[in-house]
Amino acid sequence: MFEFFAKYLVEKGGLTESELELVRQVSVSKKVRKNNYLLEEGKVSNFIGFVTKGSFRLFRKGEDGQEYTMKFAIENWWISDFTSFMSGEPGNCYIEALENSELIWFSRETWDHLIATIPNFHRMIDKLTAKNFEAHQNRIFSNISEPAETRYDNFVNKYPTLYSRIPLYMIASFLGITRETLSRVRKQAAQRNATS
Amino acid sequence: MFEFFAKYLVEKGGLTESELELVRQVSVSKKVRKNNYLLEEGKVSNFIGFVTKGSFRLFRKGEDGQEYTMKFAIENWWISDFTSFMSGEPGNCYIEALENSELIWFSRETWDHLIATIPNFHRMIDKLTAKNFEAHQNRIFSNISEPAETRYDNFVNKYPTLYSRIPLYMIASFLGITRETLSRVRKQAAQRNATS
DNA sequence: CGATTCTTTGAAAACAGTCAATCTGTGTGG
DNA sequence: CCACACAGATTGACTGTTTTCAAAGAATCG
Repeated sequence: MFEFFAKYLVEKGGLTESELELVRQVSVSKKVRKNNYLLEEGKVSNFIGFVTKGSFRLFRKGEDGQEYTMKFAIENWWISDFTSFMSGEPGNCYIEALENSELIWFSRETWDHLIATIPNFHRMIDKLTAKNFEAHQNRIFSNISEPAETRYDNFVNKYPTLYSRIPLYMIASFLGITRETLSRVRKQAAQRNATS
Repeated sequence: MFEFFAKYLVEKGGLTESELELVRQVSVSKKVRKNNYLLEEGKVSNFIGFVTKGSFRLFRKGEDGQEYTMKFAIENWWISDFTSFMSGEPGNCYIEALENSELIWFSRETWDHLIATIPNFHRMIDKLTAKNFEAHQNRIFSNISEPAETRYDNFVNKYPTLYSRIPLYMIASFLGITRETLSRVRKQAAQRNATS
């Protein structure tokens, strides 16, 4: 499992062998079975995870009691309630395993230590943070400027792997529409593709 | 103008007198007249500004040619196309002064220098970044989980000062609805308040 | 196979968007 | 100081989209 992560660290962060060794020493492997929770509402997110197998979703419950998916994570993605992680305060997010999954788990202390001692790691995370910021901006822009159908098309194009592994109703809530609407949007899109 | 900013730096960042002096030395005051642009699409956002007077909006143009407000900024707020600032790539945002405004202007080089040399400044920005992340999450959640009316109510409650200084049609695009819909939503809200 | 979960469909109601017209307030020039 | 122009806000009628609720079909898992 660590080798998978090591490859990522070399490619994305340019970590050296000795730096990898430092990371390895503090890496903790963790398995989470399908439908189990890595985090629940009201708890402090005291960790950051790197997904090596399977998939997760991060969601919040709305006023209406519905679950609204904020984020998905599959292999090579990081997962945490970053808001709670950064503030140290209890969060309002759930993190649920959508498949039998595995991740590499870092406690807050370990994480801070890695950031502080491995400049390449620090740089890599800063780059990811910037990408993340950009993704948030784009998602907000998408939400306020694009109709449901366009949002769906973009989602499929952007995350083709995700799309085939995740229940549609979760994608619907991610996009801000109901499962029924997504179903109809998909039907229309299929018809358009068939006739063109 | 700088004194206004200095107060902020002391309150939010706990900067010392000597640290303030370092900031003062590299601070550049800038005036922007109403309806003028601080940044336009396709340009690199090579600065970060701290608003000391007036107001700005950051917006993008949609596929449909409409302007979609991503963010507002008034006194004590930071303004920049952070995505472009962090990547150094040309961005797709406009920053427009909504009133005759003034800001303290930092070039990328100056900014990096401040971050590198003033730990209190660095910490303050890290805290702001975390707050910002949280705000993004909340806005996304709001967009996908709340009806237009609730989004409007929350906006008014959250930014009472903003609300009274900014044209409604910009608030509408910020919320992801048309100006007409916002007008009707407001009418309904007013009627509810009148009868209760 | 049966049970559960997920997806689709239909019909009605609620909601939001478009277009065009009107209203309101503000500021400018005569 | 008035009249006018202009930007912003509202309204009405209409259209289109999305939600809701209920039911029926797939698909999946034990």
